[in-house]
Amino acid sequence: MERFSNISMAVVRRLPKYYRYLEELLNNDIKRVSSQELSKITGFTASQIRQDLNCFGGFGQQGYGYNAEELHKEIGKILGLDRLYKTVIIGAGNLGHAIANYSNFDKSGFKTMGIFDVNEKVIGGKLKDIEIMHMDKLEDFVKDNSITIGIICTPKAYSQEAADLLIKGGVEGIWNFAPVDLKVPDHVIVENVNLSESLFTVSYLLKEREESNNKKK
Amino acid sequence: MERFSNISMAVVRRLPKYYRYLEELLNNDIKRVSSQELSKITGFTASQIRQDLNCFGGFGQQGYGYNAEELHKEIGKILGLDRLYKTVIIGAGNLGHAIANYSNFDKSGFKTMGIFDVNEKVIGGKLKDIEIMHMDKLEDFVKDNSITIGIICTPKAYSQEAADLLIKGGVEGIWNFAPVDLKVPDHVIVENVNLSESLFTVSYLLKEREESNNKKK
DNA sequence: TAGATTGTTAATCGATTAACAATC
DNA sequence: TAGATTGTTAATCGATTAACAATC
Repeated sequence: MERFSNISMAVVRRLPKYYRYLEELLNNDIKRVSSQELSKITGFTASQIRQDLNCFGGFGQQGYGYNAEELHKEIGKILGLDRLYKTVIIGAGNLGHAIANYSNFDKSGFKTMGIFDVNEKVIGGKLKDIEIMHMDKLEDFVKDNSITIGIICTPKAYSQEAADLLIKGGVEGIWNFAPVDLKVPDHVIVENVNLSESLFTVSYLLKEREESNNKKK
Repeated sequence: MERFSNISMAVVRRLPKYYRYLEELLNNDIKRVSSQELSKITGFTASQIRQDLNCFGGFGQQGYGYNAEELHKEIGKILGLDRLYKTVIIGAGNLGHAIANYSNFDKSGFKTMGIFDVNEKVIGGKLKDIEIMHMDKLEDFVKDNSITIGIICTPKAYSQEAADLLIKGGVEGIWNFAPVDLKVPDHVIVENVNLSESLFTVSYLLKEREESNNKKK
């Protein structure tokens, strides 16, 4: 995946966190926040927070701090959350269901337009008013409905095929839950969520902790 | 979360990837692999791969490379995959179902012993031979069955409560899918999977790409 | 004006890459 | 032995932290 700016991914991955913390502040009717206060909440250093934000512009005011509402809105814009993204889900299993039912994505502008599977038993059914179609129809559906993001929730074996169809249909981004490194052209954005890798980190840390405890004895 | 060794998290998060790539090599009957070949497959530099592996010991042989099977096994041990982990899932919604049904975790030594919810409609039912119980019983169940990992698949609002019960019951690690920073004692390991943060990265990158394209015109 | 806090430059720290001697 | 490739040290690069002048 090619990158198009010199903002580091480390910064990019902190942006959704800032966004979430600011939302929380707004929910608690807090209007104003300094980098120092944000530091306490987020665990990042105040210095880092100011550096991060200044990658995108000077959103604060000396002597005052940041206006929580304004900063929240600005970060939303930076994250591209001021737009609508049409998505399709491939794989109508439990994970596909979970994603389709997660209403927070809708709220943030991600709209599921279709769900695809190869299992004849589920095809023709509906999931939250969204039709489940055969994977044969994926490419045309993506084309006809200007889908921008494909969400791959298939088993490993179908994931590359799904990606190929999505790309032929013209999606710009893929959110991939299959434990596979998809082969995609340079201009297509892929974000992987690899649950095994995440779980294995837990077992690693448990083992590390245990070993360290043993040494102390 | 306290750390117990000086291995950096950057290294730790690459280990599951090495493990997965080696598995693939083994499936293709490849017995031997050099850091250079691994570099081609993984996208990491050969130098980085050798550095990473040497954090844990010298698994290779000069002039030969690494024995794929042995290295796979060793990394498995490092990740703590040579053990059995008893887990519980809290939240029997779609995501809980997806996790419970994901057979790969079983294969890696993670065994779901119980599922918990507050919805009377699902309590008493079974999911893949695993009983769905009321969250009231969570703490005792964790204690009585020596559960080591709790998997939180509840809505945001229940996640801290679930974490508290798990910790009172004595779990050592929490795999958290709720978009919340759980408050836990220092010795408890928490691994967050925040789907919104992941999805927002996609929209960020789409927007970044578009802006860069606009500039070129 | 005085106090507070940003925006930004400089210093530090840590992670990645390069290089090469050791050795199979 | 000659060739290949590791293990490991040194050099580089990038990200984080510290410091402080600018300014509200």
